[in-house]
Amino acid sequence: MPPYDPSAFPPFAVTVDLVVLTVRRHALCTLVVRRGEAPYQGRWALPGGFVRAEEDLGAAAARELVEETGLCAHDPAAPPPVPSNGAHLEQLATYGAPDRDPRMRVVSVAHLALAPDLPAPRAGGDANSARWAPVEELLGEDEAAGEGGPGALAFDHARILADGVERARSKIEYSSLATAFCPPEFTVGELRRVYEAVWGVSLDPRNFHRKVTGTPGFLVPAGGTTTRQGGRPAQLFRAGGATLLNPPMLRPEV
Amino acid sequence: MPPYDPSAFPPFAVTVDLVVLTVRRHALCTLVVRRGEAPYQGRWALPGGFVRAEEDLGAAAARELVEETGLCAHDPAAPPPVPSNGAHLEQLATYGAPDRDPRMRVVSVAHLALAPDLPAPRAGGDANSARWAPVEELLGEDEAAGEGGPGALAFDHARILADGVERARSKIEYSSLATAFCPPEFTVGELRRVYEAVWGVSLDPRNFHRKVTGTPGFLVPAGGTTTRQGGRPAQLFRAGGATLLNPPMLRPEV
DNA sequence: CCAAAAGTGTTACATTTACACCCATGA
DNA sequence: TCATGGGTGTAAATGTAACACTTTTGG
Repeated sequence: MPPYDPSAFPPFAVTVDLVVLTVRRHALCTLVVRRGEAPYQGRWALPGGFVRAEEDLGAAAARELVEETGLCAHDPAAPPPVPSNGAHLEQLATYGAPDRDPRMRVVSVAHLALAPDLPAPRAGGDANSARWAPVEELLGEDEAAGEGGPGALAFDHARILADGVERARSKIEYSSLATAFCPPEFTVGELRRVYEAVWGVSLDPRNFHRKVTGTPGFLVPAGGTTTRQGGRPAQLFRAGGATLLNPPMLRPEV
Repeated sequence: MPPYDPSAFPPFAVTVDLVVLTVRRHALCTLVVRRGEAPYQGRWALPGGFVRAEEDLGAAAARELVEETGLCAHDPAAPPPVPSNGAHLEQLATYGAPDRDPRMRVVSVAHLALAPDLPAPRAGGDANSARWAPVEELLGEDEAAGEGGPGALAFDHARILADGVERARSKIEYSSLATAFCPPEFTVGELRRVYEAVWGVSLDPRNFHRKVTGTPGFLVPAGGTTTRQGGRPAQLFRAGGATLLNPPMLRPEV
């Protein structure tokens, strides 16, 4: 171990980048902003920014989230029965390859946010500089999304996004996080459509209903019903206190 | 988003800290080193050090692992059928509270390493400055292990260790990572004792045997047998190519 | 022979899956 | 009335938990 000499450490810049996921029109989407300057000028990138000198990492991520979306971060350590009008926010991973930013050595602590479907994004009031993009469009194996294609994300953001999507896909299996994609009150069918969009599969509505209503603490009845999806009125639920699902939801085989 | 001005970013030091776990004498243990200087002089801490100016985060963690234990890191992206005479190494999480180091702003990218039982640790040749400590002793709810007790770890390392242990406990459920705690060839009973030590439970040897040998790709027969655990000779196995277990191993209820 | 650990068989029980069927609304 | 989504019942297949029982070594 090298001697711990505070005056001789290599200097780094530390940023937070955000993978903000939501479900829009049956598709998993993420928030991207257009870069106004070099490098990667004009390309789409994940929102993010510098961590301030006296700011905690999670606080920096929450601040960026408010600035980009107006969403309040919902502290995972907060009392469970909060109706959560904010988003779920958690640390994802840290990316620090020496050449990931050509200007200087930048270490980015990526965070993952899960939010219900929102009104149009507002990036400092500029409508054309931020959008919800389907992740399939950004990560698909096709033409523009690949490493250097014109539709590709800036920096190593495609990798960060892929890691965030994979994290969301696996966490909704064994936790109640899928409710973070829903409004405060939602139906079983709406929750099922979240699973279907995030996993890219279709699930049997009957078995899904039995499973989620039978898992203790997952859902609590909100009292009313709605017909906003058409058909027979559906009961409204809120997220219950449980965070870990046992048994887990099972993602269908390949 | 603040303007991206490379000349005006707050300066950070970036370090890597290691949670190195192994199973020794039926107990989950972690490598700790004694601090020679202030702050926390004389206290035990997780091994770690600065990331160098042109070094990737994973490379820094692998370098520290070699320096502290002599273990080679086994790249998770390497070809699967490698007999793995090294350790498993993965990024754990990043810790950057503004006051976590009183001397300056330090962001630490913690990594988790899983290793088979090793000979005695060698910290730069000094025998008294590094040891394998049972995690229960470092994290137990009892006297010395608490926040400021004399046996407590330096900095926020107790939290980092707790996060690493929790990660290991959950990952062996649905992945074949438990084999990273075993030597290249091992018996089903030895693997079971790994699960028992990491989870702190006891498992039915008969059902465990059926389960692991029946999960495709988890174990492949190595050809020989051994009686090193006493009793009837047991078949030797190597880790198979599978990394995700389906169905997962089930951790017994509370 | 005995203790210890490895391994197989069997049964009761729980969970998952697939699908038949009925319910309550809006158009 | 019909289409649409919501919700319940049921039986086959699959997986788990508990434990009786046999095998093969060392002492």
